[in-house]
Amino acid sequence: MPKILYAEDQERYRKLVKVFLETAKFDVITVEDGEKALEYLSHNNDVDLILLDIMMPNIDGKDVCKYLRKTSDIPIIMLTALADSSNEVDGLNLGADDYISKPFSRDTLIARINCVIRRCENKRSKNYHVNGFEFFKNKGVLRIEGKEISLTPKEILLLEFFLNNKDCVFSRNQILDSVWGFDYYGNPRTVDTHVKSLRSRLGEFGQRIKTARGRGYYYQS
Amino acid sequence: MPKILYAEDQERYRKLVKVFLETAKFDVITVEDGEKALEYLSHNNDVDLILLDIMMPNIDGKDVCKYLRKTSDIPIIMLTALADSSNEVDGLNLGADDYISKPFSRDTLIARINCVIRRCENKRSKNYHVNGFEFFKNKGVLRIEGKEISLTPKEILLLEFFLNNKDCVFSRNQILDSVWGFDYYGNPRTVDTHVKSLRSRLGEFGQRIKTARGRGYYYQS
DNA sequence: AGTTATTGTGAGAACTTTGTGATAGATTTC
DNA sequence: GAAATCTATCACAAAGTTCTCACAATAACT
Repeated sequence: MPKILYAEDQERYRKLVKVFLETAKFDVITVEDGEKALEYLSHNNDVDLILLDIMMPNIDGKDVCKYLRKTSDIPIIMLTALADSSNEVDGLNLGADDYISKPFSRDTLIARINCVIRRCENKRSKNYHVNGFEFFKNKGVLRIEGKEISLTPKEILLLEFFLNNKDCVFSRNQILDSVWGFDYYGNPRTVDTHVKSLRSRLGEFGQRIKTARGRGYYYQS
Repeated sequence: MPKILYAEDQERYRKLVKVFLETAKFDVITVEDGEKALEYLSHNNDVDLILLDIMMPNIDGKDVCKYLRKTSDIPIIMLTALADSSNEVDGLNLGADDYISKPFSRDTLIARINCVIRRCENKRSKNYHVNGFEFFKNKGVLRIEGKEISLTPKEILLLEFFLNNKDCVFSRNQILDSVWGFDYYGNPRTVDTHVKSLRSRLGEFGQRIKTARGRGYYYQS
């Protein structure tokens, strides 16, 4: 029975949603703010999904999400009142897996929870065994000839991008869009720097990241 | 000017988005449901991207997407209201290239459209299997007898030009117009130099690029 | 064969693009 | 809140590309 942690300050919602979810065969723990949610999680490692209201006293949903994402890729769904739906993009950029606006129906809620759980099963612990080395995406660690090398966050994203798009040339701007986000407007040459550091982390495999002069970079499989 | 087909039943959105996109130098055709979208596409082959609202009368966005994907890889972006219980993953599993939830900002929309268009250009770029060799256009690489030879940007363009126009003689100026661009005013003999280097890259296949004395060059298939 | 027009070719200057180390500012960690 | 780490940008070095020119080679024509 999947276990869901639900953080919500309004008692009415807490009770209602708990019933909704229990009828759908979920195990539900409710807490009334973000602080309590984090406290619960620090002692318990068996939660399958977190439902986070955005507006809460003490620590709000956004901060909980941001904080959790530093160390975990546990599925998170954010809940918000329609009035602050302008925050949607923010919420997703925080790393939430889905976003539901209040009020929602029982069926919507359950369908989306199931969907996120299914999706995250695949996403979690996605590791790469490439020709000569291993890349543990979640840990952000490379294993090359038995040695473990840890990568910085940007290096992780960039390597993942290359490995998901092998043999395909991408311009610096395309890479910025995909890795940094489409709303990032920085110097395209920043990509060069990160390619450089990634190459050096990869050691002899650094050569796999090819330069397509005048057009961009690609990973050669 | 890229052409976008926008299917949306709500008139308010139709008008607003049309204006958004036109200010960003897109050519926009709006239709009010999925059926009309398919009808339009059956007569027109010049659409660069399709924006599909999910909820529409007659044929909805999901079905349009599913139907189009059987025969085409034209870029598709799905739009949905947050309240829709239908969700992101379903949309993407249908084969859509991106997914934007309403309400969205003008900048978000345009950034993501540009991103999808660029990404798809890359995906759709073709490779060439010519009689004796292979040309991977996106990587700018030739494979001849198992050896990979990389080309310079101009060589890539020139070879692509020849392969797209086999057995057809072009003067130096026509080649300059097509490969270098209409606004390039340089010495036509520059073409000779590039033909020379392309021939040498092609090795034994260099002979396929023929000189039509007094008239120009052509690729013999 | 001699003359002329056209193309092939090698060298190199001018230019463009990429690699790299330093550095300052952000961010995270302790 | 200090220290460590990470990120973005810059400036300059290094590498690669493009274009032009001069001359050699070739073809066409008389």
